[in-house]
Amino acid sequence: MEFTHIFKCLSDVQRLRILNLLSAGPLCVCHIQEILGEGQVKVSKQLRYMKELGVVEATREANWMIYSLPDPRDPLLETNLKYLLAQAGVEPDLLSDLAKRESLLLQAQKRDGGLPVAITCDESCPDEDCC
Amino acid sequence: MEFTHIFKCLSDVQRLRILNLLSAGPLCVCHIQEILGEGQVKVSKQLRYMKELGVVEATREANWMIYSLPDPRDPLLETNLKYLLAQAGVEPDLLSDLAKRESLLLQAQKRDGGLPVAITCDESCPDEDCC
DNA sequence: TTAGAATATTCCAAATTTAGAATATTCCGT
DNA sequence: ACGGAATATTCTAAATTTGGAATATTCTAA
Repeated sequence: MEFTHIFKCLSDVQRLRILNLLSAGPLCVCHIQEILGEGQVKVSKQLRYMKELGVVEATREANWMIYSLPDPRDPLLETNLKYLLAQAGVEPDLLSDLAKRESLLLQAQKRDGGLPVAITCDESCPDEDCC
Repeated sequence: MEFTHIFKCLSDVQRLRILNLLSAGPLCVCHIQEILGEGQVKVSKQLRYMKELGVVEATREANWMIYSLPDPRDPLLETNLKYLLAQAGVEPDLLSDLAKRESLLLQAQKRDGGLPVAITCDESCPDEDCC
């Protein structure tokens, strides 16, 4: 993955927020939409942009497209995401986005366990008791 | 300075090479031109772009425009520049650019001491015996 | 005040990015 | 096969970025 591609993705607040979410674990498009409060096309296109640059990847799970960060994580991307998240106030949405993500996943699992496993918590989730 | 501005500057190899040079000390446009091997307009425009984003600044010194990184350095920018420079092969030009910079400055000072002080070595230069 | 050096700007065209509306695709359940 | 849910794509238009050629500006030295 080209380092310029990583910087291009990070240079837009919407994309940064998406990457911040994905760094906590895979997510489907509709959840990203709901957390960001943006429309379907807009989110889908940002994901496509980042996918073409190789910064995110996607797999299909029934009706859902599950987006995630490639494994292993690129250290350049990971370092920047951690830095920005740690800086309170740099991008205020990053923290609340993660909170919304957890409540969404919890709520989805309580409502019906039938959601694709990939979007529930997995080993990449830093929060042990998230799910 | 917006963090998105920093990422926009870093997302282009030409701009990254310029920032890498400036992180070693201030430089005038003609030296940047010569090191990068690019034309005047192109370099001037990239500098203007970065100046408008607040990532670099400029002062006039006689006929020369001296570009530099604002002091204090933004940690986000500095960290990324150091990381990329340390990764051999990520952007092969970064190291040789710095070498060219030093030989240019040495050569300029030997030829005539009349060059603007700002583009000779100053306290921001990491190399003690550069000038 | 004039010539020349260093740099910036303007004019113009191509390429990229961004986004909404409408439409299409893919997959599931029935 | 059909309808609906989740997502992608196409069409279209605006905004941004990029770069070259020509020109303008700013300063110095004589």
